[in-house]
Amino acid sequence: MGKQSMDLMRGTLDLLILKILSAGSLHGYEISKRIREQTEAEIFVEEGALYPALRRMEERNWLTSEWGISKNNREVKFYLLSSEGKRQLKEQSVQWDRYVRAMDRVLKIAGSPA
Amino acid sequence: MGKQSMDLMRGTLDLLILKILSAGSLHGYEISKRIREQTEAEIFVEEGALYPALRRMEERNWLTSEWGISKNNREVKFYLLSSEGKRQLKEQSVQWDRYVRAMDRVLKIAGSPA
DNA sequence: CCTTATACCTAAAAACATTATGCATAAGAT
DNA sequence: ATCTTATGCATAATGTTTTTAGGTATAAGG
Repeated sequence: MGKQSMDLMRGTLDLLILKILSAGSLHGYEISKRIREQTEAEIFVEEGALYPALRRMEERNWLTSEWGISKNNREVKFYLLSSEGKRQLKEQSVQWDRYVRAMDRVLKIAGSPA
Repeated sequence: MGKQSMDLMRGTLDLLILKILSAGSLHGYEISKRIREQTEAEIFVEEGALYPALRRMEERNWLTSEWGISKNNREVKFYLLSSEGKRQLKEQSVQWDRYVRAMDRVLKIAGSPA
């Protein structure tokens, strides 16, 4: 039994969080659930990765946060995209696309004959 | 002036090396040149990442190596894909595809209205 | 002889992820 | 009443990989 979801690739967590938050503010636990759901459990974010990432991004002023009450009636911290966060989302999306295309160029070239 | 090539995404260097070597044995310096060329300089592998990666992969028996003479008449170490390496190439290619598709599912969902 | 490209390597530091914990409460089940 | 599960935040220790920065050496062309 291998694990069903892969290790996070460097840099992709920030992009995922930025994108998820572009639809509206959410709290951490909900962000991680959305990532799991929207990727059909392909990508699962450990809490030990999620919360430090949110702090990092807030420090960099990509996000702002405020405490509030969740739908489940719990005290939670909501994160909101800042304008710098929106800029980052755009930039990192472009970079991700470029990276994928670059990988494709290598992977699509014929390798060793069977 | 930003740098023109991106940071490597975790895990993708191994896949790139495996793929490049699937066309035939090459030495380290040549591998890094091919990655640069085939990605049109989008991905540049630092030597400090390249050589440790080759050693790791050899330790894991994905590659074998032997010293030889390059086209430039230099003593170089040639790396060759092992059968386990071929297996890894297949597996990691599939994983990469799945990861890209998972990212796409998130990134393609409409975000915040302009 | 000087410079450039080629070619290998490693150590220190930074960055990020995993694993393992810990704490706390709402809600539903027994 | 109490147990369990899901929710929700957080950090510390560890591990892996990458960047940065340095070192060594030779072939070839000017």
